[in-house]
Amino acid sequence: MGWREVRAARSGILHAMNAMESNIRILVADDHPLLREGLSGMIAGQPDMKLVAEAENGEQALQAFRTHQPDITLMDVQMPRMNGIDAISAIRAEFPAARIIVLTTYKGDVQALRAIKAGASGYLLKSMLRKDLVETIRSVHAGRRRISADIASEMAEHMADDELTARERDVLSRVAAGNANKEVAVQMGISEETVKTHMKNVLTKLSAKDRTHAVVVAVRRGIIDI
Amino acid sequence: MGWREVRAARSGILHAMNAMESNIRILVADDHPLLREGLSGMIAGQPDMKLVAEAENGEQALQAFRTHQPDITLMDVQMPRMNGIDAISAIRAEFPAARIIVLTTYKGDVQALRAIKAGASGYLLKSMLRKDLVETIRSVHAGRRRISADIASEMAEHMADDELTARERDVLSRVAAGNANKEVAVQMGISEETVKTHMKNVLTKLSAKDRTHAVVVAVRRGIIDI
DNA sequence: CGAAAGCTCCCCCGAACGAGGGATGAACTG
DNA sequence: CAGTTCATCCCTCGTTCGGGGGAGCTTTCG
Repeated sequence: MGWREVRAARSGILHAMNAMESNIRILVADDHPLLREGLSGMIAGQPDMKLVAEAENGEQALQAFRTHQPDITLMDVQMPRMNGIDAISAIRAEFPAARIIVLTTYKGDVQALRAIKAGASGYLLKSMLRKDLVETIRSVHAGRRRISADIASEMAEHMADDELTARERDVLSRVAAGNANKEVAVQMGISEETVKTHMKNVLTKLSAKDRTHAVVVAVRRGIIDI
Repeated sequence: MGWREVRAARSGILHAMNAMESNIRILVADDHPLLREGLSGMIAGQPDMKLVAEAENGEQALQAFRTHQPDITLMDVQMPRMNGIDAISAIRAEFPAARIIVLTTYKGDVQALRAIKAGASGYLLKSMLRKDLVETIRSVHAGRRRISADIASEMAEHMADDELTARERDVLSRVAAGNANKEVAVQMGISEETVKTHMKNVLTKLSAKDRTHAVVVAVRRGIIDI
């Protein structure tokens, strides 16, 4: 079914720790079972942390948050049925105090910016070591924000850049699908001239040499999916 | 599957295994510590399997294979310092009987084909469930080949398609980087006409509508990296 | 209110692209 | 040996891109 109660029972240590008052209650939302397993194992190894629920998409994450109201939520950005960013926004809308750490494979800076804007308190790469992870969880739980160093520098690099507008992203996505400007125009019900204007803005904003390059840059930065 | 069932199955197999003493010795090669953690936990939960070594890149995987000669190797395709495909080739060159299962995030069919050609016995998506994974490990250990269903259908879809030649991939990569035909020509020391010929072939082979689309299709299929 | 940002549309024009053709030599393969 | 694939180069020609302008309109926000 949806999110499932975690088999915390397998760890004897956890039972002992249940008596302790300061458990960090954690929700993990990721569509990869293996990665959830890894996080689960990592959390099980920390006596002050407890995994209270898992979710495999954004909707489940929201539901699970309502049910369990965890102290910390580890959230993947790329998930089916409501992505991580939207899930963060939805959760923060209902629970403004929610502390959410974004977990991702790529260091697409736009994703990072969006996640932070949506209210994430931390942004980590999946390639991080266990030590960094538990440190970040404790840090965020203590009320601090934690952004990993390479993410921060990536973000700084593009801070000044304009983000693409919704319309520009729409155009670029259709271009990525192999549509000519004229075809995009018909699909969107606007004139070809307008499409060209949008593409001109996209090329400028992304510092791309041509439309192909623009698509590549946008995909790298997590602006569009292909 | 509920935890209680796992528990029951575990003790049952455990007894049997104690008598037979035939552990499946496993090597895990993946650059993500968290994923290794997940796999490690999964393997630890199977009484007939034992993790004998871990590697975080292709070179380490080869070294570890030489040292431990595992029954099964779980190998990620995308790793720094020698990728999974090359590692498979290298290992199979020394140990033709090696049974290797490829583990990947994407279902780029070309990656799958290359992995199979390099000598992999299985090709799995990281998004698979634990059950499928252990089943596949046992299956491959028993000498069968296992390719997950959606991978197989993806492969079948493009079986008839021509693969791109090395030259065509080179051209396409440079085009993806935002180079015009003329620039690619200079970089490769050939004429622009030749570049256009290569691109024409690429567009035909990938059934792409234009160069931008070709790059997107090639990335999706794992033909080029961006 | 007035400024700013976003979406829309229009012009010109040179460069780049892509669909047609065709051709040659090298290298591998049955 | 003939056949095939690959890489290279050449031609034409219509279409598409993309850079350079300008401009009207609505919405948002201080």
